[in-house]
Amino acid sequence: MPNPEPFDFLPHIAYDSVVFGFSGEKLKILLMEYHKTGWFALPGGFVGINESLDNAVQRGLRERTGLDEVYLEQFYTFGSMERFKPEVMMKIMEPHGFEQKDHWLFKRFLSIGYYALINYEEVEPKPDKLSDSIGWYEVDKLPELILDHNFIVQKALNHLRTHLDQKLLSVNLLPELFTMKDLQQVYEAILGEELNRANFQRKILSLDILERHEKLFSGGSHKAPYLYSFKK
Amino acid sequence: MPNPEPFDFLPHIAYDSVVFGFSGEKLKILLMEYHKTGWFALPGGFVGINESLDNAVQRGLRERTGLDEVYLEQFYTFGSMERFKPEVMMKIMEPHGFEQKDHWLFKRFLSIGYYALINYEEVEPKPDKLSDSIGWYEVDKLPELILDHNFIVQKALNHLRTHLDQKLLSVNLLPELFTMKDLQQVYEAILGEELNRANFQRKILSLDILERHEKLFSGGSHKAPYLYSFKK
DNA sequence: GATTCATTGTATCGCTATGAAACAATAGTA
DNA sequence: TACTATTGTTTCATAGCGATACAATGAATC
Repeated sequence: MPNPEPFDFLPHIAYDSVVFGFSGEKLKILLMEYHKTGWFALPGGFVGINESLDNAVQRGLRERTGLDEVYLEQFYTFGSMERFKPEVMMKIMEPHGFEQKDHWLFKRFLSIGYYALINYEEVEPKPDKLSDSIGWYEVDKLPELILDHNFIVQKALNHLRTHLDQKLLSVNLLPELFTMKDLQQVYEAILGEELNRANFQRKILSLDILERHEKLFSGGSHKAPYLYSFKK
Repeated sequence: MPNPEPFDFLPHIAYDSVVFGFSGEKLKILLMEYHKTGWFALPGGFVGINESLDNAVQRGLRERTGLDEVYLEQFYTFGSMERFKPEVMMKIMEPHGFEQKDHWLFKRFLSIGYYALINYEEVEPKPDKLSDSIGWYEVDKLPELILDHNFIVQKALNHLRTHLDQKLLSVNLLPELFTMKDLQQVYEAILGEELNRANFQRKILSLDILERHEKLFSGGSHKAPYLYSFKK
């Protein structure tokens, strides 16, 4: 494979995206694996020379998940020298025929970190040209990632946790209709702690952001919960 | 003046710093003025090719204020296409003999925003090579700035306000010893609103972060306030 | 030295928010 | 019909916070 149009992208600039998904119980993120090396990495990409930064991240996400207009938030830009490890990139690119040691991909990069919140069930992730597989991994059981990607995930989680109340982002992690228990589980998965059921319900309802719909009869031998949706 | 070693810096990458200072009453920021154009801009700079991002900003700040180890926080990276206005940069550089239209300075840039909190009295700002003067301007009476710099300031202020309680940054805006009233004025200037004196004192003291020292006899005909410092 | 004044330190009152627990309702099962 | 698991709501005690009042105190004034 020849060089992928090197001068179509801004040199030295990359983004890494931490894609959070919720599986009903656990909070997970998308990771790509390079089989030849056994290495894991965050899905990332580059910024077109005439493309806005936000747009580049949206595009990369659309290509990998098929999802459009997902909730995206920039949280930090990583620019230390420790993250410059050309041998790692060279090892990854080796099977794809990148031999030149001075290739633009092996230069130093700043990386802008974004995170996304998406509905686990609506997504069929697809590996990109360089990675051999892509999949969901629980945030508290992540494998070792290349470069500073473990650190990036931690920073994303931190940002998400400290801004959770302000944004009520959970919108994107759940289907259109959900129960109060579903919503509480999202909060618990993100915050990493258990919440009191009664107080959670009181708090959320007092915010006046939910619409209550018909009940959900699950077949279980107990009171049926209401279904909710977010007000628009 | 010839090109300032173009390849010593990462292309397409800049930083802009919002330097907050407190004058005893008002919150101010540092602005640079290009006399030939009458334009104002945030002090910014570029990242050395072998230099960490944080280091580049520290360096720029040291060169302009003489201060070292100030509180610095990264708050956002600006990457829209609207901020790409080569004619503005060309106009600024014109008096310094940059004629080539394809010069690296006139390309598109991403800019990483940082803010700093410094003690107004310990600083003697100095203009850099390109700007003709540098000075303090009240945040609520800023002139029009080039590009998206007014927006950058707003975003910095927002970040500072929403994280003020977590960080207790005020440490850097005040001298070693200060009164409770001094501290309250810093908070009021940053938040842009008046605070209740009694409640502010109760809240701050309950945080257990201050050390109380001897009283300050100012000569005024009233009860003398205690002096405080931040615990270390 | 008593009086006055401006400012500071602290206490009080009422309301709201919140954590913990109890109580009530209900869909299915035995 | 009784029982069970889960959900919706209420209650109670406490913490936090805004608003206000009160007490203490340097210095100036008479």
